[in-house]
Order: sequence, then C-alpha cells, then structure tokens
Amino acid sequence: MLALHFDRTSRRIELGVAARAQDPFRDQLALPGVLLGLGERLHDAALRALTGKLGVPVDAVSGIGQLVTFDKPNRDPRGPTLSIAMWAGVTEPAESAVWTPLDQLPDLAFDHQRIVQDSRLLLAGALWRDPAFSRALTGRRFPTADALDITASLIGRAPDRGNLNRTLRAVPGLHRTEERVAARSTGRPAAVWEWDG
Amino acid sequence: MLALHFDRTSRRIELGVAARAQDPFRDQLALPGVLLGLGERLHDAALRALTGKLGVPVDAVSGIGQLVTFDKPNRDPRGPTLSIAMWAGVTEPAESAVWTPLDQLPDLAFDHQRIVQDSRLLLAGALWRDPAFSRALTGRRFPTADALDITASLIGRAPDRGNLNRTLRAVPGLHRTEERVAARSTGRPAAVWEWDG
DNA sequence: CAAATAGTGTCTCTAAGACACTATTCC
DNA sequence: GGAATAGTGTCTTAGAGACACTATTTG
Repeated sequence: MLALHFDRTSRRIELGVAARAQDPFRDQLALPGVLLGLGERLHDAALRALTGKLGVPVDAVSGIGQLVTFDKPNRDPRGPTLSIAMWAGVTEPAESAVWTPLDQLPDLAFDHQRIVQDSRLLLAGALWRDPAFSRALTGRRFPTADALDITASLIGRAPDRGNLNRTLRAVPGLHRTEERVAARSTGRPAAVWEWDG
Repeated sequence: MLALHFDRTSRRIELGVAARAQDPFRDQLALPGVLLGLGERLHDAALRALTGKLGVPVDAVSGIGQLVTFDKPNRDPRGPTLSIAMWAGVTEPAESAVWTPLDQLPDLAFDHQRIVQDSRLLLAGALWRDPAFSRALTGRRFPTADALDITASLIGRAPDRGNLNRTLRAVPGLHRTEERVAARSTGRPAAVWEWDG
C-alpha cells in the first residue's frame, strides 16, 4: 500500500510508512500491508492497512486504487507469494506514521524499497490519466502550482509548465476556473482548477 | 485463465473452455480456473488449471503470464472476491476441452463472457509488445501470414500489412530470415520470422 | 494474364517534449 | 526595474494508422 499525501508546506508528495509491530523485521520501517481475508475486498483490506498500520482515519482517505500485482517468489520468508500493490490518497498525514518524500526513502523492510521504485513509474503514468488517482492527490480544487509540484514529485523532475497546462486542459472532468490564488510567497498567482461533480 | 491456441487450419486464435464438474454452473462451459493455494505461485496454479480443467499436458504449454487483477464484488456466489486473469499459450489443443474462436463465444458461466471481452483488448495490446506472450502464440519460427492472422484474431479485424511488417521489424529479439514459406494455398509465399535464443 | 497474397514507401495525424516569448506578482 | 512564478504559442520528433504502389506466387 502506497499511502500518498501532498504536503502543502514542503510542496511535495510524501509516502506513509510505519514501524512494524511484529517479526520479521520488527521495529523496522515498512509499507503498510495486511493479509487479505478470505472473501474480503481489496478496498476493505486497504482501509484496514491505512487505519491499523498508519493510524489514518477513514475520512482522511481521499481515494484507493489498484496499481499492480507482484508475484515474485520468496518475497516474504513467511507465506504469501502474491501481493497486490495499491495506492491511497491521504488528506491528513497521521502523526503516528512516518511521512517521507519519494526520493529520500529510509531503509524499508522486505523488498519494499524496490516496490516503491517500481511503483513510482506507474504512479507517474497514472497522474492526469486516471481521474480518481489524480483527484485523490489534488483534492477537489487546486492551483496550478500544486499540479506542478505533485507532478515533479512523481516523475522526479520539474515538468515543463507549458506542457503541463496543455495536459491539464485535456483531462476529462477537470476545468480551469477564473479564480487565482498565490500558492507560493512570490510570483504571479496561479489559476485554480476544479474537478466536476 | 485464457488458454490460447493458434490453429493453423482455421487460421485463427482459439480459446480453451471446459464444462464445469461442480456446482455452481455444473456442466456449463467456463474458463478454466482454480483457487490459489496458500503460498502457491501463480504460475503453478495456472498449470494446475491447464492440466486439470482442460487436459493440456505441461509440455504443450508454451508460456504463461499475468494479465490483470479483477476485484469486483459478487463475482462468484461462493467465496473469492479477487481473481487474477492470466494468459497461457498452448501448442496442442486437448481433445477434452472445447476450443472456440474469440468472436463466437458460447455462453459461459459466471461473468466469464465479460472477462474474455475485457481481456481481449489487453491481449491485443500485449501482442508484439510482450515478447513472451507473442512467442507463446507464434512458436519459435513463423511466417508473416501467421502473424497477420494472429493479430486479426486479437484485434478483431485484419491489420494493415505494411504496418504489421513495420511492427514486426521493430520487435526486439525477432528477426526476419531469408526463408519463404507458403502458409496459404495461393499467392506469394511469406517470409519466415524467427525469435532469438 | 487475373486473382490472391506479400512487401515497400509515403502521407497524415496525434501526443509528447523542448523552448521562446509574454504576463503578473512581490520586493 | 529585477526576480520569481504563471501562461501561450510553436517547433520537432516518434509512433500509429491509412493508402498507393510494387513483387511474387498459383491457376
């Protein structure tokens, strides 16, 4: 589970990780994950991970989705050989978890470091393409500056402003308002974008 | 599990389905599927489905891969809410199963009809992009005519010959030999393509 | 030669990246 | 005015689809 939060102070995407309570890798930081109960839906298992492992309340979850299914052998010395990577948008980062930028990851248990790296490309690809994912990160209304920093966090470098504007204009269900707001301390204020519905 | 076989007589891709031995949907045609054992790898579960449900021997399986993970509620009145769609290439269609073209599907149990439809787009997208998948359908050496008919089966219409040639030339690990072979009863014989290794 | 199939070359369209230029704000 | 940020317009490139034309086989 990749729990993502856009921090409007540091102006970057931060990933929620937590110290493990049990062996193996006790006390070491890891991505929140749970075993899927028989007949349980992915969405419910994801919520359990967010609330139980990260301490994020349910109403601070802005969205949940599926990323990819890993099937590597020996991922976990214990049991499951199958794991499903999911994303979640978090509006309020819980104090009980550690929130870290994607390009300064601490050491993580299992192969979680690799999972984050592999998933980052997929997240960057889903941004502005998957409306549910994009909106979970931006919220309903957001200035262009946020879009710029969110994109920069996921792809690893600052995108071209012109191209980003063109991309945003082409996103279905997203439109630009007349409103302007200063997201930074200097410079021209940015236009506000708004999701429909 | 979408078990695919390229029939060189009918010159199209055929899908392996089998009558269910148990309730629910007993005696009705369905995609072969098995429950994933705890700690079992997807690849092994897929082989169990192929041999157990379709009667395809292990050495007639030219490849296995992962397509997509479905997470719809109430897919199956019984238990698992999660199912993973996989593809398999089959070199010899087993007599004990029913092999049907993709655009003339019989009625299938559960929501398997929809799964096939949804997966067909993914299969078409993977063709000539995923070398393991492509090679599992073509075999190590194949004439251009086979590539044409395989592509036509997956995308639903005949592709442009010129564009297909360009596509094949660009596939890594695939090269065109000087050899020509007549795959059809008339017309100019086609070049033979060969996978490296 | 006619019909059928195989193969080559080119045109267009679109999406994405790069970049030059203008616009608006704070200091 | 200068620095910083926001926004517009255009150029180039890569890939995919469409299509005109040539090449090689059987009957």
